[in-house]
Amino acid sequence: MGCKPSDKPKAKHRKGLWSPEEDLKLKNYVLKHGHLCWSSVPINAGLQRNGKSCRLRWINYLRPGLKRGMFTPQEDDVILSLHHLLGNKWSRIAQSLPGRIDNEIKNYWHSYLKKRIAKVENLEAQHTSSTSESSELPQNLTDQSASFVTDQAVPMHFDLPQRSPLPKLLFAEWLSLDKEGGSKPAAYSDGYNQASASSFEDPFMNGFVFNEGGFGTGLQDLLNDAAVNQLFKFEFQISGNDFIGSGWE
DNA sequence: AACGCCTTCAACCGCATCACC
DNA sequence: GGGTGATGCGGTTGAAGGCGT
Repeated sequence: MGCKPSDKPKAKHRKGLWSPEEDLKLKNYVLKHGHLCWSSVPINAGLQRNGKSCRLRWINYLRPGLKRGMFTPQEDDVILSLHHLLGNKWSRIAQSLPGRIDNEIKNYWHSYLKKRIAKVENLEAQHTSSTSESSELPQNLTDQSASFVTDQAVPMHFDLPQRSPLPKLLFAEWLSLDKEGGSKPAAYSDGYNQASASSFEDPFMNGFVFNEGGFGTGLQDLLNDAAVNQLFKFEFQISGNDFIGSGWE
């Protein structure tokens, strides 16, 4: 797009892991010339890769502003909440996590979060089966529509005692905050003081851009997304008891 | 030390969408 | 409107390292 089709030399493209030399070439080239046309980047940068591979390497690894390392508990909660809302829309989720990329989130989900949720659900299943005779599940959680919630691997209650059901609370509060431009939610008042705070919390809370797509902008997009609004309203309805936040409707 | 299994994560692949001709 | 190429996204694969035996 915005790039003239190149007369393809059909060169043999290298595959596999990138060497430091390749990284350096790509980084230097993109920083100097930009990447208006990825298919021409490897040619001009002297790389034996295809444009697609270069693009991926740049976006996932070389791009400035990427946040490497462990995910914070707050980021966990964002991922869980947004995955609940959006499903496997990793790029959409990544838009709300400054410095994180879709591939990283996807990997993190498959290697950690998914298992954590499965564990919680397993525990809950055990608990409910042990108390099934006196089940107090509301009717609206036993019908088909309610399966929407549980089938999406939703953490109704997290296994971390110090973290209660944060995601839903957080998201509800985000929404009301975003609408009112209000103050910091209580959920964040318990000393979120990590190094990432300035890049993670503030942009979101104030709704401005961080690098190439901030916490705030990502969320604003979500709020503007009619389908997501429908989803969220629906979810709010059927599991409203879990929300502390109010004023959404 | 050697082997096998498991987990993690970078990278690839296929498909959908978009833009241009 | 159809063909073609570029880009973006999500699913999947495979190399590498960790860990237990």
